[in-house]
Amino acid sequence: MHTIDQTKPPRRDAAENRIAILESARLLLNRDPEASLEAIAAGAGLSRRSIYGHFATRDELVTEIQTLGGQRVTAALAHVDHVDSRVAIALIGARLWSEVENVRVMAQLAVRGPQRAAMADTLRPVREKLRSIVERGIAARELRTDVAPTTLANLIEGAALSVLDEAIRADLSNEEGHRLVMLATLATAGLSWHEASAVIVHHPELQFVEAPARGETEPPRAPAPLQSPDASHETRDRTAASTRTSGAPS
Amino acid sequence: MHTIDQTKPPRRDAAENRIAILESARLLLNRDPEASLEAIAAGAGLSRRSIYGHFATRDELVTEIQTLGGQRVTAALAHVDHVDSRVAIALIGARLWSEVENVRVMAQLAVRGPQRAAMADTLRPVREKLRSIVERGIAARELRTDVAPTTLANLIEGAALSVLDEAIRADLSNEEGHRLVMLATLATAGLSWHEASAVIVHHPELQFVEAPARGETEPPRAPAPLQSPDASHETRDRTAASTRTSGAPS
DNA sequence: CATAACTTGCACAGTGGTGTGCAAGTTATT
DNA sequence: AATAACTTGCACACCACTGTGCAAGTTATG
Repeated sequence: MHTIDQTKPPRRDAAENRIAILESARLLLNRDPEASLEAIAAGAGLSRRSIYGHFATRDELVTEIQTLGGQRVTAALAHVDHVDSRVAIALIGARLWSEVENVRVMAQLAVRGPQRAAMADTLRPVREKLRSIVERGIAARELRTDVAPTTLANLIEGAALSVLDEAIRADLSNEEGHRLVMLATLATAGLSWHEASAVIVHHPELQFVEAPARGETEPPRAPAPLQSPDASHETRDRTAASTRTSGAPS
Repeated sequence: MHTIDQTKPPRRDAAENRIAILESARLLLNRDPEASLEAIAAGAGLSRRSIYGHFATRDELVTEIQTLGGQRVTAALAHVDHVDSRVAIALIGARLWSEVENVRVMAQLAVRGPQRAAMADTLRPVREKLRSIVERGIAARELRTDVAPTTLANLIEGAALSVLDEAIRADLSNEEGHRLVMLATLATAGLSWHEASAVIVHHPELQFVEAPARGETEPPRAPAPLQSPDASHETRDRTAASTRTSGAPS
């Protein structure tokens, strides 16, 4: 078997195939966290056999998806904060929406599969962040005080995931998803829908910006960065020029 | 094989074992909707082989759980309504809580497994009811008007299921679960936490009543319009190896 | 172009699950 | 006590999936 040698740079097509596998896996595992390698391979346009050229075992593949997804989600939430806990929460919702696919697959793996332990591990920092914001918000009387902080944080997380699911099921527009996630998290946090609306309207950073081209059918290869952990050299540069206008995810 | 004859009344122990299988299955399928028959049988204190004495196939067993659970949930929600849609929604939440185990297993099966179609079917009446209440509430300006009725109904359902999950995870008390489900559904429906609290406080039918040992045996004093396949009525003691027929498995 | 890198198909071993037949046991019921 | 009802263990066929070895192909790349 040729589990690709990491000391030498891999062949270009091989690198692409590896990414295709990861994308296919992410897609399929979203629907069924126990999708077969056969299916994943087919989705990537490869044979099952060649998956073993990139990943020694199914577990290794899933773990890779997990860490990659974790990185993206963590990155998306990295600089999220605000003096007003309500804005911070809405912002978290919005950022989660910008990473729906990754967030959902993480959620799937967090429940089932042999990696739910590792997954909880990956998600801990994010959850910690939310919890601390919630605590702060409760202390500041910005959020409801009738639910224990930890519980409330969990409920907010659950609300966000619910919306993500619903958004996929009903195939909502990008903008509608953005709006709904914020509304649902704020609602769970204790705000009336009028209050939630006011919070959103008055804060520019919560506004929807049409950056990504999501929503339609997927292009054969997403322009999306699935960054491999080794950044030894930049063999590919086509994503170099980026419009980094504020919080717009690419 | 002896798929028990339905024309003749089955032997008492057989009837009990059948129920034990269903209970074990409901329990295990809650954690893992693809739990093996081996595991289910063990949970019921039987051998895998004897399950086939009661159910011709795994599918048949799952279907049975589905219909039984559907009946209970439907029954629990049968007479739920109120002029005030907010009260109605809280009431639905409360009733769902009173059937957590059943509701959750239904939710599990609704997502995965070959019966998700049939499951959607089973759940339709309940969902219909919720949707019509939501529509009414929006029209009456009792609920938020910034989310389409169908979407809102789905989100409320999702919020309720989230709380149910969280309640199980965190092992909340019966009373706390009751309270949280109502709060979460009302929050999603657009109410602030103060408003939600007010609604709950002012309506006696939303108050928590210490239910008779939820979960295992049938509610002794409920009118129970739900027909168990056998209508025998003695409280069966739950401790595992009580009703076993032959020698204990190693 | 030559070659190493990569993919593929096939065969095979192993695992864990379902569903069945059957003979031998155990137990409720009459 | 006799009998029918039920459970069990075992053996078996069957399926879907993972993981591996290998020989033969294809393709990127220097």
